[in-house]
Parts: sequence; C-alpha cells; structure tokens
Amino acid sequence: MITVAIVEDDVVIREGITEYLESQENMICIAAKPSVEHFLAVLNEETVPDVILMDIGLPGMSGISGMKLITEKYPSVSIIMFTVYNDSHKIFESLCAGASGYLLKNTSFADMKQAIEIIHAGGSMMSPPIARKVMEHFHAGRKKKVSSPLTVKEKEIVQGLVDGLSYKMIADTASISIETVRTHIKNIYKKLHVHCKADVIRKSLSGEI
Amino acid sequence: MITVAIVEDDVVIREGITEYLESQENMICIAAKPSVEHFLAVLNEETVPDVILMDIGLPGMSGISGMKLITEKYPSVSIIMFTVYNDSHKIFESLCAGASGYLLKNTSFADMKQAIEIIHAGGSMMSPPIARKVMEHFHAGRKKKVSSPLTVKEKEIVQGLVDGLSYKMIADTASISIETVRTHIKNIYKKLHVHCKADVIRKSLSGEI
DNA sequence: CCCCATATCACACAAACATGGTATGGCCTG
DNA sequence: CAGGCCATACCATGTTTGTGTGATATGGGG
Repeated sequence: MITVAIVEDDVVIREGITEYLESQENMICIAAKPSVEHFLAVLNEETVPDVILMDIGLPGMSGISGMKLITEKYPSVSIIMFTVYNDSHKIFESLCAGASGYLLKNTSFADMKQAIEIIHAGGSMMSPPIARKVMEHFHAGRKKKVSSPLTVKEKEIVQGLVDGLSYKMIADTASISIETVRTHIKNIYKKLHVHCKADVIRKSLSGEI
Repeated sequence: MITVAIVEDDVVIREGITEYLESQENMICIAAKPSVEHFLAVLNEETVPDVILMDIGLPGMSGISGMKLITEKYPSVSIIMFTVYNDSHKIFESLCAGASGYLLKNTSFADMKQAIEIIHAGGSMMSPPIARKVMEHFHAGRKKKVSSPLTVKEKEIVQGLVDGLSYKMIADTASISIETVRTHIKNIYKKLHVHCKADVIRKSLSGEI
C-alpha cells in the first residue's frame, strides 16, 4: 500500500485525484490539502506519506519552497511536482530542490497512478515535454565543432581511454588487435602533444578534443 | 508514418523489435543493422529516418560515438539510446551528445513504441531508473558538502593524478616515498571502488570527489 | 589502555603502458 | 602514378601501475 498526500489549491482537481487514487486498491490518500501551510500542520513522523503530489502555484508558500522544507525534515519522502508550469526555471529549481518527478496537469489519472508507483519503486517520472527540456539542458553543454585533428578511429580510441578501458578492452570492443590500439594511441599522443592517458582524458573531458 | 532505424548487434533483439514495429500501422523500419558502421553505409539524405534506436555496447564503434557522428550530419534525427548500461557516465555522455531518449533493454515493446511516438512528437522518454539518475544529478547540485571519504593527504594524491603526474612525480612534489604514494592510491581505490587512474580522474573531474 | 584511522615505508610480481621501430594495403589527391 | 594519410598489425624494451602482504609510528576515542 502506497500512502499519498496531495497539496493542490483547486478543489476540483484535488478531490478528483483523491477520489481516483482512493479507488485504487494499492493506494491511500492520507491527506489532501489546499496549501503547504495546511499540509505542514498535519504532517509528522506518523503521518508522513510515501509520495507527495505537490502543486507549484499555491496560495501562500509555493510548492517549491514547501518541498524544500519537507525534504529537509523527511528526506525519505518522494515528491512529485504537479503543475501547469513548464518553463525551464521552475523545472530546474524543482529538480535541484529534490523533486522525484515532474508532471504537467494535463497528465491522465492512469499516468499519474503509474508515476506514483514508479517513484515509489525508486524510479522517476517526467512528462515528456519536461524530459525534453531536461535533455536540452544537457545538449546545451555540447560544442558544435572543435575541428579535432583526430580521425574517427582515433576519437573512438580516446573514448575508450576516457571510459577507463584498458588497451585490451578497447581492442576487443573495437574488434581490432591490441597492437593497432597501441599504434593509434601513439599517433594520438603525437597529435595532442601529450605523453600519458591522464592528459588525454583531461583534454577530452574538458572539451579540447 | 514514423520511419525508424535500429542499430543493435544482438540478432534476436534486433529482429524482435523490427518485427514488432513493422506490425504497427504507424511505423516502418527502414533499417536494422548490427553496427554503426553497417548503418552509416546505408544512411544518406534519402534514407534518414525520423527516429533511431541505438544500442550503446556495439562491436566496432560505440553507439555514443555513432550518435555524435549522426547528429552532426543529420541534426533533425531523434536518437533513442537503448542499452543495458545504466551508469551515470554513459547516461550523461549520451544526453550531452544529443540523445532524445534513453531506454533500458528491459523496456517492453509497448513502452518502446510509445517512446518512439513521444519522441517523434517532440517529447522525451527515459526509463524510470535513468530519469532517477538524472534527477540525482540535479539534487547533487544542492549539496553543501560532498563529504568526501578521502583524507586530506589522499585528496592531495588524487589532485596529482588528475594533473597527470606519475607516482614518482607525486612522491617528489609531496616529499614522500613513492611507496607511500602507492599505499595511498591503494586506499583511494578501495574507498572509491575503482581500479584505475582513469576512473579516479573522471570522478574527480565530474565532482564526485 | 587498546583499537582504529591515518600516514609512512618496503618488497615482489604481473599487468598495463609509453615509445621506438617496421610493414602492408586502401584510398585520395595532386 | 607517386606520395600522403589512415587503419591495420607485429616486435622489442623499458617504465609505470595495480595489487598483495607486510611493518612502523602517531593520535584519538571508546
């Protein structure tokens, strides 16, 4: 049985979700409150739920501030942000503050139930547009072209080094002889003007390759 | 109609997915190849699919290297990494390199189909454990102290490794015996659960130490 | 007072690595 | 077609690492 709490000011949405989840045989709503303040008033060691569905745009304290307070006091609880906002700032603020999931309000009851189950099982769930924004956040970190002096094969070898593989392992995954790997690495060292793996790894990781 | 390509070396998995997707009325597999090299050989402006399902652990070029090549040439294509790896390094490398989704190999056909549809619609999809790791990546950003298990001296040694120094050079700069350096490094490896310099350098550079 | 973490050092061996060669064949380009 | 670059492969040699098994000294904390 998964215990769930809901913090959402819109009475229709709140009661709709509560009823739906209550009708599931593996879930129970232990609280459904219209604000963080109301929720904190009834929250204690005995009542702490497994999962909290938290709106962001709440009257009084925002859902994000509320989440920070709650995760600080009860680190074991998983919180799903549940909101209409899909702007990057709110998303990343929530994620950095410890949210385990981020659902948009157009999520179906069924998906919401699945999200609760997944998060209770140690997974995570984001609505696809949210996940896309998270992806884009990472994509921004990549460079277009560094016009590397290395050939494709050599870059492949470098990748192996960065992954901590030995020459032998690189040779196996690339299906070439370990001697060939050696040759490539010799050429890589010449091109990059380095003399050991550590330098290659650092250059690669710092985007110089 | 969504055009899909599959790059996966396991013939059973590859053909299983191909058959399943082909049986869907809104999808068509335009290619199913056992390696990046094979796939690149048939890829051109006319044949570029909407979505590529790409294994990471491939013979020859790794899926991640392959993805970088493909996204560089055909930026419009969406790539879903499809793999058994769920370690942070591979995940973030994939995301940074431009993956639009990251599915573990235990994903059901139905979920896979859904992931393809979502990604084609501009969304994103990660298996829950992957999303969890991404979440944790953000959560890490709010930690005050990483509470490194390493002692001051050990961190000094680690810094030496990151700087690309040999044991001997570390010993000299720290004015201790090379044997002491070796002992420290043995202890560091134990504490970090790694077995080579490359891993220590990566962990250090990624802020895990 | 004893145990434990820390820091120091030593010896030994196997594996991995760095570096120097040499060589073949494919492919492209002047 | 000659000369390059690239990928492939092998040999040889010496250095560096990874790992195990020690030992000694020191300073707290239980």
